[in-house]
Amino acid sequence: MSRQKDLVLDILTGSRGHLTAAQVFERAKEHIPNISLGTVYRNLGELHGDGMIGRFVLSDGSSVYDWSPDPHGHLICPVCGKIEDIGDPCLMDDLRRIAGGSLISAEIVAEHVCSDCLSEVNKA
Amino acid sequence: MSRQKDLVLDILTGSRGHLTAAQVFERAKEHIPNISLGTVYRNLGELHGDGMIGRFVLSDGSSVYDWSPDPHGHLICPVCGKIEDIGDPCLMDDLRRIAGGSLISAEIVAEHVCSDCLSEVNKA
DNA sequence: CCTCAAATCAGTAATCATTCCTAATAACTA
DNA sequence: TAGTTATTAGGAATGATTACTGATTTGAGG
Repeated sequence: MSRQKDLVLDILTGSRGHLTAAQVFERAKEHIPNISLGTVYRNLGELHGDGMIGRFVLSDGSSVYDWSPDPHGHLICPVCGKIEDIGDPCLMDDLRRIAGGSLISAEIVAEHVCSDCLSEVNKA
Repeated sequence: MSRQKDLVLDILTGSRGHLTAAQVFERAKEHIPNISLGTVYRNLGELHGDGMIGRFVLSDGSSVYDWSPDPHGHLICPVCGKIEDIGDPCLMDDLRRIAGGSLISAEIVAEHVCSDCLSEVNKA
């Protein structure tokens, strides 16, 4: 595990975050100023391939890397962009049942206005 | 509704298919040889915005357009590429319940080896 | 400590899906 | 029919991601 790969992993797991490659790149530059975006992509891809981090795709086609490799759904607020995990396991359980038990990957991504943004609207 | 937009819609609904923009473009050229890819994209986007067709994103980031606008999950076979609809409504019902009833969009995409490809493997 | 081979890197060029732009065409309205 | 508006074809631009290349780092064996 190189210094760069270790840093990329730390940025994700240390923040328990959901970050795009560009966001990981920005934070990584604070520690290794001349790290390259290609290195961030390669290491994120390897970490995901090794099952150490999660990954899902937004409706605009860009990827988000997830500190947790355990499959779970995500709720995204289109107003503020916040990403919340879906802790309830019933979705993944049902998906496994429907697929016949042999899931290779599973992505559940839903948009809904989060409670914070909803109360902002109701104030007005 | 222009001739081009009507054709794009017919290609999707007539085949009850799950097609990428490039696949729609290929089929569209059989009827309007000089139709442009940009036109296909624009009309697919408008049809989706108007709620006439569905749309979801593959793990490689490319979009698939769905003849059915009703939200439902999809199972994709990584061997043959076949895309199957998930008819069981419990996934979407649970998702709505978890999100608090106000879903703006929902994508459920899972990979699993389909029964056809599985029996191919078992033969060998 | 030194050497060499393998892994990894930084930087950049290339790719690919998608969007944007513009001048031309088609469709509608009065 | 004339004028106005919507839509098109074609190509250029964009943005995320991947591929390539020569340089740098690393780590095992001597």
